[in-house]
This record gives sequence, C-alpha cells and structure tokens, in this order.
Amino acid sequence: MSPVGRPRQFDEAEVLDRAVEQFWIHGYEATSLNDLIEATGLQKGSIYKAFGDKHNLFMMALERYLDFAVEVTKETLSQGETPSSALAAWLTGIVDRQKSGATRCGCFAVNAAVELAPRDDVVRERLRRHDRRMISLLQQTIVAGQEAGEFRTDSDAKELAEYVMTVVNGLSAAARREAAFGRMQKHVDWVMDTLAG
Amino acid sequence: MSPVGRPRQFDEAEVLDRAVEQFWIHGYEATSLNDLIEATGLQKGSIYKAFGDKHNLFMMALERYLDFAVEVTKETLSQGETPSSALAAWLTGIVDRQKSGATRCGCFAVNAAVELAPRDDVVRERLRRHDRRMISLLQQTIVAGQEAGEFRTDSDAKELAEYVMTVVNGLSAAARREAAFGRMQKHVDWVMDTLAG
DNA sequence: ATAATTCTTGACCGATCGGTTCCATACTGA
DNA sequence: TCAGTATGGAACCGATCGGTCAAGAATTAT
Repeated sequence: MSPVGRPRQFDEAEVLDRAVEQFWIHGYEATSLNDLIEATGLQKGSIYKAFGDKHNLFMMALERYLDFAVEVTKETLSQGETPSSALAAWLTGIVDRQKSGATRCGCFAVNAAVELAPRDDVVRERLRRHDRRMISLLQQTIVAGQEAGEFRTDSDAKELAEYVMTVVNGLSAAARREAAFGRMQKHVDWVMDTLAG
Repeated sequence: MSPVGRPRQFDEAEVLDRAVEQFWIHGYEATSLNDLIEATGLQKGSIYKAFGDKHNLFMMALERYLDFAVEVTKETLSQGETPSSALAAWLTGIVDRQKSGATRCGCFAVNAAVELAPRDDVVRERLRRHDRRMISLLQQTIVAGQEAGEFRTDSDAKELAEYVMTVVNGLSAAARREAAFGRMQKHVDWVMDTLAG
C-alpha cells in the first residue's frame, strides 16, 4: 500500500506543470534552479531527490508537454465532421492558443528544438519521435480526407503532413516575437488550400 | 588618418564572423565568453574594450548576419528572369544552405527569436524590423509577379509574403533537429503553388 | 515504543559565469 | 625623443551556476 518512509509533500504532476511553464517561456539555459525553486515551492534537495538533475527534470517536463500535445491532437482530429474540418479545427486551435496563452510562449517543442536539439542528443531524438507521431496523426487524417475526396490524391499524404507541420512550426516561431498575429488565419486557409489541391 | 595609440591587432569584421558562428550554432546563453575567446583568439579585455559586453557583441553579430541575409535576398530576388523564378531561386537557395552548411545551424534570426525575443526587448525589436524588411522585399517581388500575371491577384501581396516567411521559418526550425531534409523541395513547390493561386 | 525508511531543509561545494582592473606594449603627433 | 593614447594580456572580482550532503522531520512496520 503506502510506501514506507516520509511521504511526498507535493504533487509530482503539479510540480512538473510549473517546470513546463518555466522552461516553455524562458528555455532551458535561462531557467535557473532558483527559478524552478520559486516556481515550484520546492527546495533544491527535494527537486534533485525527485527528478535527478536539471536536465532530467527538463526531459520530464518536455515529456509531459509532448504527451499533452499528442493527446489534444488525437482528440481534435477525431472529432470533426469530416477530415478536412477536423484538420482546420486543429490548425485554428493552435492559432487561437498562440493568441490567448501567455504572451510569446510559442510551442515548447519548437523552442526546445531550436535551443537544444543541435547539441543535445537526448532532446533531439525525443523531438524527432514527437515529429513522427504528430506527422503520423496528420497523415492518417489526410489519407482519410483523400479517400473522402476532400484532399488531393496527387501528393503523398506523409509529405503533405510534413508541410502542415512546417507551417505550424513557422507560426510558433513567429509567436515568440509576437509577429503576424492578425494574419494567422490566412495561413491556415492557404495550408488547407494546398491540401485540397 | 590613423588614430592615435596602439592599433588593433585584429580585424573587427573577422572577429564578428567568428562570433556569429558561435552564437548561431549554440545560441546566446550556451555561448560563454570563454567560447568566444577561443573562437576569436582575442582576450577577454579586448572583447570588452571593442564590443562593450556580451549582449552588445551578440547584437553586433546579429546585425552582421541580418544585413548579410537582406543583401543576399535583395540580390537573388532581383536576378531571376521573372519574379516567380527569382522567388523560387531564393527559396531553393535557403533549402540548399540548410543542407550544405554546418549541420543543424538553421537560421540565426529564427534561433535568436525563439531563444531571446520573448524576454529581450532589443533583440525582439531588431528582429521585427528584420521581418518588416524581408517581408517588404518579398512583397515587392510578389507584386511584380502579380503584375506579370504569374501570381494570384485575389490575395494581398503582403499577406502572401508573410506566408512565405512563415514556411521558411518553419524549415529553419526543422533544420535545427535535422528533420525532413529530403522533403524540403516539395515545400518550396507548394509555397509557389499558393502564390500562383 | 522503537527501528527502518523516505523526504525536507538549509548550509555548503567547486566551477564557471560575465565583467573589471592594471600594466606592459605599441603606436601617433609634436 | 618623449608625451599622449589606445590595445593586449592576465590576474582578479563577486555573483551565480548546478549539484551535494548531513541532520531533522514524518511516516510505516514491528
């Protein structure tokens, strides 16, 4: 049942959420352990006992974010009336989140990729796996759209999915400097046009 | 003519190029002064005498990169046979540079935006100005293409230019994790299709 | 009650961070 | 030749970095 010894005085998931916030906004290097201590309310020792070191905490926070992103994507893509409307809803959701959330936060995955992927093998591989999962989800929806006659069939669904991801990543990078917010919906329309052929 | 006092024993432009390399690959926070000392051959004191502080050196390196980027863009966009072919050449040039250059370097402007723009007002404003310049250049070419009957006229040239920039930024972010290299040309084709309407 | 176990706390650690200071050096102008 | 000026090099600075450790606190098992 209950494990022996003094019980945790914090909820690991909540602490991870605070860590996600910090790393998401400020990135890895610019987030110090003191920042994490202030954000979580934990002491340094507790953090190290529970999460190992800063890098491992970052990985767990990233993991939490990526899982959530995949979950939201799965749900949104499965709920539309048609594959096309589902994909449009997913894109619009991303755009809305960029506008409404904390200013200039962008996408944690893109931020981590740009800051860390070139020199951090673990982060890079994790993000590549995330790419594959996201592209696979989009690909499924695009194939369904092709079969429904909504999307062009002269192009490979996977390549189209990669194109969609590229545009989304571009929007996330723009969000970091709060650029082109007014025009984001237009971008969504044009990506959808490309899918339609 | 020659200034009074001991003359510089280094070429400022060359030192800035070394700084660009470091900041471009590793970003701002992960580049230490020791890295810069090793990369430039200068001593700490000389760096501070010549460039002020780390942040100012970063700004001057960024400035150098941005100026170069604008220059290349101006030249490429003005040299094509038609606006359409010029823009395609510009896009292909970017894709080729992502493949051939130092691995996973991406675009310095995008890297700086993602890492620093949310919390560094100076960087953010500088990058916004760069955005405006780049979009203005693309816009001019797109307008010319519209007048030549190559591009669609049902959409605003500036919005189309912003869309092009978003895709390019997305490609640069992907380059940091060395993703989707094989498919980049397809992305170029589809952006061009969107411009054609 | 007591032993065993786990967590919390805060002091502590060496390393490295960005930045400064000082002086010998190398140049110009008179 | 010598005063004036700016650079190059290295020692030096306090602050902060990520990370460790020992002791007290809180729980379970016996």
